[in-house]
Amino acid sequence: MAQSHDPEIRRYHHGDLSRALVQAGRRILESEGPQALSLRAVAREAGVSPAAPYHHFKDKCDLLTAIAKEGWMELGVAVAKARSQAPDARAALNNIGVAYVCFARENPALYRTMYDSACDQAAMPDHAKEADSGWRHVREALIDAGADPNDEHELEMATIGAWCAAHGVAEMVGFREFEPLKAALGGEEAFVRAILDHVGIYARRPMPSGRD
Amino acid sequence: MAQSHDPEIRRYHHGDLSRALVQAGRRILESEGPQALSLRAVAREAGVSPAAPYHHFKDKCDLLTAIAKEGWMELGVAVAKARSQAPDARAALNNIGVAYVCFARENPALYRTMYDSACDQAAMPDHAKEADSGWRHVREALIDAGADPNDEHELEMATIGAWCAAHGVAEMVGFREFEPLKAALGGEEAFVRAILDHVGIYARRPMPSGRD
DNA sequence: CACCGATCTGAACGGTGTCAACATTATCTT
DNA sequence: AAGATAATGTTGACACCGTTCAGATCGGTG
Repeated sequence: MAQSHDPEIRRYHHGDLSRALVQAGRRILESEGPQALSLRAVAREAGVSPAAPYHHFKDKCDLLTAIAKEGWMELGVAVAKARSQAPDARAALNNIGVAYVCFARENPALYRTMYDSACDQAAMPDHAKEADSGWRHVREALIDAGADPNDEHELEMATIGAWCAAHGVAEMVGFREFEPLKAALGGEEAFVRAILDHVGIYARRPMPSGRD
Repeated sequence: MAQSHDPEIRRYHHGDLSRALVQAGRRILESEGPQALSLRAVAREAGVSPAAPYHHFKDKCDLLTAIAKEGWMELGVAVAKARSQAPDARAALNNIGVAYVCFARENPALYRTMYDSACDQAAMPDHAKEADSGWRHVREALIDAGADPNDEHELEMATIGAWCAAHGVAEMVGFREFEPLKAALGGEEAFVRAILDHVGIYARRPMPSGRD
Protein backbone atom coordinates (compact mmCIF):
# COMPACT_ATOMS: atom_id res chain seq x y z
CA MET A 1 0.00 0.00 0.00
CA ALA A 2 2.26 2.73 -1.23
CA GLN A 3 1.50 6.36 -0.68
CA SER A 4 3.53 9.50 -0.28
CA HIS A 5 4.40 9.40 -3.94
CA ASP A 6 2.55 12.59 -4.67
CA PRO A 7 4.72 15.42 -3.40
CA GLU A 8 1.75 17.81 -3.46
CA ILE A 9 -0.41 15.94 -0.97
CA ARG A 10 1.01 16.02 2.52
CA ARG A 11 -0.60 13.50 4.76
CA TYR A 12 -0.30 13.64 8.49
CA HIS A 13 1.53 10.36 8.33
CA HIS A 14 4.44 10.29 5.98
CA GLY A 15 4.46 6.62 5.12
CA ASP A 16 8.16 5.89 4.95
CA LEU A 17 9.85 8.50 7.05
CA SER A 18 12.88 6.49 8.12
CA ARG A 19 14.01 6.07 4.56
CA ALA A 20 13.13 9.65 3.67
CA LEU A 21 15.17 10.94 6.59
CA VAL A 22 18.22 8.95 5.64
CA GLN A 23 17.97 10.14 2.07
CA ALA A 24 17.47 13.73 3.15
CA GLY A 25 20.49 13.40 5.39
CA ARG A 26 22.64 12.15 2.56
CA ARG A 27 21.46 14.95 0.31
CA ILE A 28 22.41 17.58 2.87
CA LEU A 29 25.68 15.84 3.56
CA GLU A 30 26.75 15.89 -0.06
CA SER A 31 25.45 19.32 -0.93
CA GLU A 32 26.29 21.31 2.19
CA GLY A 33 28.78 19.26 4.14
CA PRO A 34 28.74 17.64 7.56
CA GLN A 35 28.43 20.94 9.43
CA ALA A 36 25.01 21.56 7.92
CA LEU A 37 23.65 18.16 8.83
CA SER A 38 21.32 18.93 11.72
CA LEU A 39 18.38 16.85 12.75
CA ARG A 40 16.15 19.85 12.22
CA ALA A 41 17.49 20.40 8.73
CA VAL A 42 16.88 16.78 7.88
CA ALA A 43 13.34 17.00 9.20
CA ARG A 44 12.82 20.20 7.23
CA GLU A 45 14.12 18.58 4.06
CA ALA A 46 11.76 15.69 4.59
CA GLY A 47 8.89 18.10 5.13
CA VAL A 48 8.21 17.10 8.67
CA SER A 49 8.33 18.66 12.12
CA PRO A 50 11.57 18.78 14.13
CA ALA A 51 10.34 16.16 16.58
CA ALA A 52 9.17 13.62 14.03
CA PRO A 53 12.54 11.89 13.54
CA TYR A 54 12.52 10.83 17.17
CA HIS A 55 9.88 8.24 16.38
CA HIS A 56 12.35 6.53 14.05
CA PHE A 57 15.78 7.29 15.52
CA LYS A 58 16.49 7.65 19.19
CA ASP A 59 19.26 10.16 18.59
CA LYS A 60 20.93 12.31 16.04
CA CYS A 61 23.77 9.85 16.39
CA ASP A 62 21.36 7.04 15.61
CA LEU A 63 20.40 8.65 12.32
CA LEU A 64 24.06 9.22 11.50
CA THR A 65 24.69 5.56 12.13
CA ALA A 66 21.92 4.63 9.73
CA ILE A 67 23.36 6.92 7.07
CA ALA A 68 26.81 5.48 7.68
CA LYS A 69 25.47 1.96 7.32
CA GLU A 70 24.12 2.77 3.89
CA GLY A 71 27.53 4.10 2.99
CA TRP A 72 29.28 0.93 4.14
CA MET A 73 26.93 -1.17 2.06
CA GLU A 74 27.57 0.89 -1.03
CA LEU A 75 31.29 0.73 -0.41
CA GLY A 76 30.96 -3.05 -0.30
CA VAL A 77 29.18 -3.01 -3.63
CA ALA A 78 31.82 -0.78 -5.21
CA VAL A 79 34.60 -3.01 -3.95
CA ALA A 80 32.87 -6.15 -5.17
CA LYS A 81 32.37 -4.64 -8.59
CA ALA A 82 35.99 -3.55 -8.87
CA ARG A 83 37.13 -7.01 -7.89
CA SER A 84 34.87 -8.82 -10.30
CA GLN A 85 35.96 -6.71 -13.23
CA ALA A 86 39.65 -7.34 -12.81
CA PRO A 87 41.41 -9.56 -15.35
CA ASP A 88 43.52 -11.38 -12.76
CA ALA A 89 44.02 -11.75 -9.05
CA ARG A 90 46.79 -9.22 -8.82
CA ALA A 91 44.79 -6.61 -10.67
CA ALA A 92 41.83 -7.38 -8.44
CA LEU A 93 43.72 -6.23 -5.36
CA ASN A 94 44.85 -3.05 -7.04
CA ASN A 95 41.38 -2.32 -8.36
CA ILE A 96 39.85 -2.85 -4.96
CA GLY A 97 42.20 -0.30 -3.49
CA VAL A 98 41.47 2.21 -6.19
CA ALA A 99 37.73 1.63 -5.95
CA TYR A 100 37.87 2.12 -2.20
CA VAL A 101 39.69 5.41 -2.48
CA CYS A 102 37.49 6.57 -5.33
CA PHE A 103 34.39 5.91 -3.30
CA ALA A 104 35.77 7.96 -0.46
CA ARG A 105 36.71 10.77 -2.80
CA GLU A 106 33.36 10.83 -4.55
CA ASN A 107 31.41 10.82 -1.29
CA PRO A 108 33.72 12.68 1.04
CA ALA A 109 31.15 13.79 3.58
CA LEU A 110 29.54 10.37 3.63
CA TYR A 111 32.89 8.65 4.01
CA ARG A 112 33.81 10.92 6.90
CA THR A 113 30.48 10.18 8.54
CA MET A 114 31.08 6.48 8.10
CA TYR A 115 34.38 6.63 9.91
CA ASP A 116 33.23 9.03 12.57
CA SER A 117 30.43 6.65 13.33
CA ALA A 118 32.84 3.73 13.41
CA CYS A 119 35.30 5.56 15.65
CA ASP A 120 32.59 6.59 18.06
CA GLN A 121 31.69 2.99 18.66
CA ALA A 122 35.31 1.89 18.28
CA ALA A 123 34.20 -0.76 15.86
CA MET A 124 33.46 -1.26 12.22
CA PRO A 125 29.77 -1.61 11.53
CA ASP A 126 28.50 -5.15 11.89
CA HIS A 127 27.89 -5.26 8.22
CA ALA A 128 31.61 -5.16 7.51
CA LYS A 129 31.92 -8.74 8.56
CA GLU A 130 29.03 -10.03 6.51
CA ALA A 131 29.06 -11.88 3.28
CA ASP A 132 29.09 -9.12 0.72
CA SER A 133 31.19 -6.62 2.62
CA GLY A 134 34.31 -4.98 1.28
CA TRP A 135 36.25 -6.60 4.07
CA ARG A 136 35.34 -10.08 2.93
CA HIS A 137 36.21 -9.20 -0.62
CA VAL A 138 39.67 -7.98 0.31
CA ARG A 139 40.28 -11.14 2.22
CA GLU A 140 39.22 -13.35 -0.66
CA ALA A 141 41.17 -11.29 -3.15
CA LEU A 142 44.27 -11.77 -1.05
CA ILE A 143 43.73 -15.52 -1.18
CA ASP A 144 43.23 -15.38 -4.93
CA ALA A 145 46.48 -13.47 -5.16
CA GLY A 146 48.38 -16.22 -3.45
CA ALA A 147 47.93 -15.79 0.28
CA ASP A 148 47.76 -19.04 2.20
CA PRO A 149 44.06 -19.64 2.93
CA ASN A 150 44.97 -21.81 5.91
CA ASP A 151 47.08 -19.23 7.67
CA GLU A 152 44.28 -17.42 9.36
CA HIS A 153 46.53 -15.10 11.29
CA GLU A 154 48.53 -14.00 8.30
CA LEU A 155 45.37 -13.52 6.31
CA GLU A 156 43.77 -11.27 8.86
CA MET A 157 46.91 -9.21 9.29
CA ALA A 158 47.18 -8.71 5.55
CA THR A 159 43.54 -7.71 5.30
CA ILE A 160 43.91 -5.21 8.10
CA GLY A 161 47.05 -3.82 6.53
CA ALA A 162 45.41 -3.37 3.16
CA TRP A 163 42.37 -1.75 4.69
CA CYS A 164 44.44 0.64 6.78
CA ALA A 165 46.50 1.64 3.78
CA ALA A 166 43.43 2.31 1.70
CA HIS A 167 41.86 4.33 4.48
CA GLY A 168 44.97 6.40 4.94
CA VAL A 169 45.26 7.11 1.26
CA ALA A 170 41.56 7.89 1.02
CA GLU A 171 41.77 10.59 3.64
CA MET A 172 44.99 12.18 2.52
CA VAL A 173 44.76 12.10 -1.24
CA GLY A 174 42.68 15.26 -1.33
CA PHE A 175 45.33 17.44 0.25
CA ARG A 176 46.42 20.33 -1.87
CA GLU A 177 50.08 19.64 -1.35
CA PHE A 178 49.77 16.71 -3.71
CA GLU A 179 48.31 18.59 -6.64
CA PRO A 180 51.62 18.90 -8.48
CA LEU A 181 52.30 15.21 -8.07
CA LYS A 182 48.83 14.33 -9.30
CA ALA A 183 49.32 16.50 -12.32
CA ALA A 184 52.72 14.97 -13.01
CA LEU A 185 51.26 11.49 -12.88
CA GLY A 186 48.30 12.34 -15.08
CA GLY A 187 45.37 12.62 -12.74
CA GLU A 188 44.21 11.58 -9.33
CA GLU A 189 43.52 7.96 -10.11
CA ALA A 190 47.03 7.45 -11.39
CA PHE A 191 48.30 9.11 -8.25
CA VAL A 192 46.22 6.81 -6.07
CA ARG A 193 47.43 3.77 -7.98
CA ALA A 194 51.02 4.88 -7.52
CA ILE A 195 50.69 5.43 -3.80
CA LEU A 196 48.86 2.20 -3.21
CA ASP A 197 51.57 0.49 -5.17
CA HIS A 198 54.15 2.13 -2.95
CA VAL A 199 52.36 1.18 0.19
CA GLY A 200 53.23 -2.25 -0.95
CA ILE A 201 50.71 -4.55 0.58
CA TYR A 202 49.12 -4.91 -2.77
CA ALA A 203 52.35 -5.63 -4.54
CA ARG A 204 54.03 -7.63 -1.89
CA ARG A 205 56.05 -10.64 -2.76
CA PRO A 206 56.80 -13.40 -0.28
CA MET A 207 59.80 -12.84 1.92
CA PRO A 208 62.60 -15.19 0.97
CA SER A 209 63.65 -15.98 4.48
CA GLY A 210 62.56 -14.90 7.92
CA ARG A 211 62.01 -11.22 7.65
CA ASP A 212 65.09 -9.49 6.40
CA MET B 1 55.27 42.00 33.10
CA ALA B 2 53.68 38.75 34.07
CA GLN B 3 50.40 38.64 35.87
CA SER B 4 47.48 36.24 35.97
CA HIS B 5 49.54 33.83 38.00
CA ASP B 6 47.30 34.18 41.01
CA PRO B 7 44.17 32.17 40.28
CA GLU B 8 42.26 34.00 42.99
CA ILE B 9 42.57 37.46 41.53
CA ARG B 10 40.62 37.87 38.33
CA ARG B 11 41.58 40.95 36.45
CA TYR B 12 39.46 42.42 33.74
CA HIS B 13 42.20 41.63 31.31
CA HIS B 14 43.34 38.07 31.38
CA GLY B 15 46.88 38.56 30.20
CA ASP B 16 47.36 35.57 27.93
CA LEU B 17 43.94 34.48 26.84
CA SER B 18 44.89 32.91 23.50
CA ARG B 19 47.12 30.40 25.19
CA ALA B 20 44.67 29.82 28.01
CA LEU B 21 41.88 29.13 25.52
CA VAL B 22 43.93 26.61 23.60
CA GLN B 23 44.91 24.85 26.80
CA ALA B 24 41.33 24.86 28.06
CA GLY B 25 40.24 23.43 24.74
CA ARG B 26 42.73 20.61 24.96
CA ARG B 27 41.69 19.84 28.52
CA ILE B 28 38.05 19.56 27.50
CA LEU B 29 38.99 17.55 24.44
CA GLU B 30 40.87 14.96 26.44
CA SER B 31 38.52 14.75 29.39
CA GLU B 32 35.12 14.98 27.73
CA GLY B 33 35.64 14.32 24.06
CA PRO B 34 35.14 16.37 20.93
CA GLN B 35 31.38 16.65 21.39
CA ALA B 36 31.84 18.68 24.55
CA LEU B 37 34.25 21.12 22.98
CA SER B 38 32.13 24.25 22.57
CA LEU B 39 33.45 27.76 22.40
CA ARG B 40 31.34 28.65 25.39
CA ALA B 41 32.70 25.75 27.40
CA VAL B 42 36.23 26.79 26.56
CA ALA B 43 35.49 30.35 27.62
CA ARG B 44 33.92 29.05 30.83
CA GLU B 45 36.95 26.90 31.56
CA ALA B 46 39.20 29.88 31.03
CA GLY B 47 37.02 31.94 33.36
CA VAL B 48 35.95 34.41 30.75
CA SER B 49 32.77 35.53 29.04
CA PRO B 50 31.40 33.67 25.99
CA ALA B 51 32.31 36.48 23.61
CA ALA B 52 35.85 37.01 24.79
CA PRO B 53 37.43 34.39 22.54
CA TYR B 54 36.33 36.34 19.49
CA HIS B 55 39.05 38.86 20.18
CA HIS B 56 41.62 36.12 19.66
CA PHE B 57 40.04 33.71 17.19
CA LYS B 58 37.70 34.72 14.45
CA ASP B 59 35.80 31.45 14.61
CA LYS B 60 35.30 28.32 16.56
CA CYS B 61 37.04 26.70 13.62
CA ASP B 62 39.93 29.08 14.08
CA LEU B 63 40.43 27.95 17.66
CA LEU B 64 40.22 24.33 16.58
CA THR B 65 42.92 25.04 14.02
CA ALA B 66 45.14 26.49 16.72
CA ILE B 67 44.60 23.43 18.90
CA ALA B 68 45.31 21.19 15.96
CA LYS B 69 48.51 23.05 15.23
CA GLU B 70 49.78 22.38 18.71
CA GLY B 71 48.98 18.74 18.15
CA TRP B 72 50.95 18.64 14.92
CA MET B 73 53.93 20.18 16.59
CA GLU B 74 53.87 17.64 19.40
CA LEU B 75 53.49 14.85 16.90
CA GLY B 76 56.60 16.15 15.20
CA VAL B 77 58.48 16.07 18.47
CA ALA B 78 57.34 12.53 19.21
CA VAL B 79 58.40 11.37 15.77
CA ALA B 80 61.77 13.08 16.06
CA LYS B 81 62.38 11.48 19.40
CA ALA B 82 61.46 8.02 18.16
CA ARG B 83 63.77 8.44 15.22
CA SER B 84 66.72 9.65 17.24
CA GLN B 85 66.49 6.80 19.68
CA ALA B 86 66.62 4.07 17.09
CA PRO B 87 69.78 1.97 16.81
CA ASP B 88 69.83 1.93 13.02
CA ALA B 89 68.08 3.37 10.00
CA ARG B 90 65.72 0.50 9.53
CA ALA B 91 64.62 0.59 13.15
CA ALA B 92 64.17 4.34 12.87
CA LEU B 93 61.46 3.91 10.26
CA ASN B 94 59.67 1.31 12.31
CA ASN B 95 59.91 3.40 15.46
CA ILE B 96 58.57 6.44 13.70
CA GLY B 97 55.55 4.49 12.61
CA VAL B 98 54.94 3.15 16.09
CA ALA B 99 55.44 6.56 17.68
CA TYR B 100 52.99 8.10 15.25
CA VAL B 101 50.31 5.57 16.03
CA CYS B 102 50.99 5.77 19.75
CA PHE B 103 50.58 9.51 19.72
CA ALA B 104 47.25 9.14 17.98
CA ARG B 105 46.13 6.50 20.45
CA GLU B 106 47.18 8.48 23.49
CA ASN B 107 45.52 11.68 22.31
CA PRO B 108 42.58 10.36 20.33
CA ALA B 109 40.40 13.44 20.51
CA LEU B 110 43.31 15.71 19.67
CA TYR B 111 44.37 13.51 16.79
CA ARG B 112 40.86 13.51 15.40
CA THR B 113 40.74 17.27 15.68
CA MET B 114 44.05 17.52 13.88
CA TYR B 115 42.78 15.56 10.93
CA ASP B 116 39.37 17.15 10.86
CA SER B 117 41.07 20.48 10.69
CA ALA B 118 43.37 19.26 7.94
CA CYS B 119 40.52 17.77 5.94
CA ASP B 120 38.45 20.92 6.22
CA GLN B 121 41.18 22.92 4.56
CA ALA B 122 42.16 20.00 2.34
CA ALA B 123 45.75 20.48 3.39
CA MET B 124 48.18 19.53 6.06
CA PRO B 125 49.02 22.40 8.35
CA ASP B 126 51.82 24.57 7.07
CA HIS B 127 53.96 23.37 9.88
CA ALA B 128 54.07 19.88 8.44
CA LYS B 129 56.50 21.04 5.82
CA GLU B 130 58.79 22.85 8.17
CA ALA B 131 62.12 21.81 9.51
CA ASP B 132 61.21 19.84 12.59
CA SER B 133 58.00 18.30 11.34
CA GLY B 134 57.21 14.63 11.36
CA TRP B 135 56.95 14.76 7.62
CA ARG B 136 60.54 15.89 7.24
CA HIS B 137 61.71 13.24 9.64
CA VAL B 138 60.01 10.46 7.71
CA ARG B 139 61.60 11.71 4.55
CA GLU B 140 65.05 11.81 6.05
CA ALA B 141 64.60 8.45 7.71
CA LEU B 142 63.74 6.99 4.33
CA ILE B 143 66.98 8.36 2.94
CA ASP B 144 68.92 6.97 5.85
CA ALA B 145 67.30 3.62 5.16
CA GLY B 146 68.60 3.58 1.64
CA ALA B 147 66.23 5.60 -0.50
CA ASP B 148 67.91 7.53 -3.29
CA PRO B 149 68.17 11.13 -2.07
CA ASN B 150 68.34 12.39 -5.64
CA ASP B 151 65.13 10.76 -6.79
CA GLU B 152 62.80 13.43 -5.54
CA HIS B 153 59.71 11.82 -7.01
CA GLU B 154 60.33 8.44 -5.50
CA LEU B 155 61.16 10.02 -2.20
CA GLU B 156 57.96 11.97 -2.00
CA MET B 157 55.86 8.99 -3.02
CA ALA B 158 57.46 6.86 -0.35
CA THR B 159 56.90 9.51 2.28
CA ILE B 160 53.26 9.86 1.34
CA GLY B 161 52.83 6.13 1.39
CA ALA B 162 54.35 5.77 4.81
CA TRP B 163 52.31 8.63 6.19
CA CYS B 164 49.08 7.24 4.76
CA ALA B 165 49.79 3.83 6.19
CA ALA B 166 50.48 5.23 9.63
CA HIS B 167 47.35 7.34 9.52
CA GLY B 168 45.22 4.39 8.48
CA VAL B 169 46.61 2.23 11.23
CA ALA B 170 46.23 5.01 13.78
CA GLU B 171 42.55 5.35 13.14
CA MET B 172 41.68 1.70 12.92
CA VAL B 173 43.79 0.13 15.60
CA GLY B 174 41.27 0.96 18.30
CA PHE B 175 38.48 -1.09 16.81
CA ARG B 176 37.15 -3.79 19.06
CA GLU B 177 37.30 -6.41 16.36
CA PHE B 178 41.04 -6.50 16.77
CA GLU B 179 41.13 -7.18 20.48
CA PRO B 180 41.74 -10.92 20.09
CA LEU B 181 44.59 -10.29 17.68
CA LYS B 182 46.14 -7.75 19.99
CA ALA B 183 45.95 -10.17 22.86
CA ALA B 184 47.46 -12.93 20.74
CA LEU B 185 50.38 -10.71 19.79
CA GLY B 186 50.98 -9.51 23.31
CA GLY B 187 49.59 -6.02 23.43
CA GLU B 188 48.66 -3.14 21.23
CA GLU B 189 52.15 -1.97 20.41
CA ALA B 190 53.13 -5.37 19.13
CA PHE B 191 49.97 -5.39 17.07
CA VAL B 192 50.81 -1.99 15.61
CA ARG B 193 54.33 -3.11 14.80
CA ALA B 194 53.02 -6.20 13.07
CA ILE B 195 50.53 -4.31 10.95
CA LEU B 196 53.00 -1.62 9.99
CA ASP B 197 55.39 -4.36 9.04
CA HIS B 198 52.69 -5.92 6.91
CA VAL B 199 51.85 -2.67 5.24
CA GLY B 200 55.29 -3.03 3.90
CA ILE B 201 56.48 0.43 3.12
CA TYR B 202 58.77 0.25 6.07
CA ALA B 203 60.16 -3.09 5.12
CA ARG B 204 60.31 -2.63 1.42
CA ARG B 205 63.22 -3.90 -0.56
CA PRO B 206 64.11 -2.60 -4.02
CA MET B 207 62.31 -4.16 -6.92
CA PRO B 208 64.69 -6.26 -8.97
CA SER B 209 63.44 -5.13 -12.34
CA GLY B 210 60.69 -2.83 -13.53
CA ARG B 211 57.80 -3.57 -11.25
CA ASP B 212 56.91 -7.24 -11.28
C1' DC C 1 -18.00 1.39 15.90
C1' DA C 2 -14.68 1.91 19.74
C1' DC C 3 -10.33 1.46 20.80
C1' DC C 4 -5.23 1.34 20.68
C1' DG C 5 -0.77 1.90 19.21
C1' DA C 6 2.00 4.16 15.95
C1' DT C 7 3.06 8.44 14.06
C1' DC C 8 3.22 13.43 13.66
C1' DT C 9 2.67 18.36 15.60
C1' DG C 10 3.47 22.41 18.70
C1' DA C 11 5.51 24.47 22.21
C1' DA C 12 9.00 24.54 25.32
C1' DC C 13 13.86 24.06 27.68
C1' DG C 14 18.71 24.67 27.90
C1' DG C 15 22.70 24.96 25.13
C1' DT C 16 25.36 26.85 21.12
C1' DG C 17 27.89 30.17 17.63
C1' DT C 18 28.03 34.78 16.66
C1' DC C 19 27.47 39.70 16.76
C1' DA C 20 26.87 44.61 18.26
C1' DA C 21 27.14 47.98 21.85
C1' DC C 22 29.44 49.20 25.70
C1' DA C 23 33.09 49.01 29.66
C1' DT C 24 37.72 48.66 31.04
C1' DT C 25 42.52 48.62 30.59
C1' DA C 26 47.21 49.05 28.22
C1' DT C 27 49.97 51.65 25.48
C1' DC C 28 51.57 55.45 22.85
C1' DT C 29 51.96 60.44 21.94
C1' DT C 30 52.77 64.74 23.36
C1' DA D 1 51.75 63.36 33.64
C1' DA D 2 47.50 63.59 30.65
C1' DG D 3 44.83 62.37 27.30
C1' DA D 4 43.97 59.72 22.95
C1' DT D 5 43.75 55.20 20.93
C1' DA D 6 43.86 50.44 20.37
C1' DA D 7 43.34 46.10 22.66
C1' DT D 8 40.70 43.35 25.40
C1' DG D 9 36.88 42.22 28.20
C1' DT D 10 31.45 42.15 29.37
C1' DT D 11 26.39 42.13 28.60
C1' DG D 12 22.65 41.17 26.01
C1' DA D 13 20.55 39.63 22.03
C1' DC D 14 19.46 36.58 17.88
C1' DA D 15 18.87 32.43 15.41
C1' DC D 16 19.65 27.79 15.47
C1' DC D 17 20.30 23.30 17.59
C1' DG D 18 19.09 18.64 20.17
C1' DT D 19 15.68 16.94 22.93
C1' DT D 20 11.36 16.22 25.50
C1' DC D 21 6.48 16.17 26.39
C1' DA D 22 1.57 16.74 25.98
C1' DG D 23 -1.75 16.41 22.65
C1' DA D 24 -3.60 15.71 17.69
C1' DT D 25 -4.21 12.43 13.94
C1' DC D 26 -4.23 8.23 11.63
C1' DG D 27 -4.14 2.95 10.52
C1' DG D 28 -5.65 -1.19 11.91
C1' DT D 29 -7.93 -4.69 15.22
C1' DG D 30 -11.45 -6.13 18.39
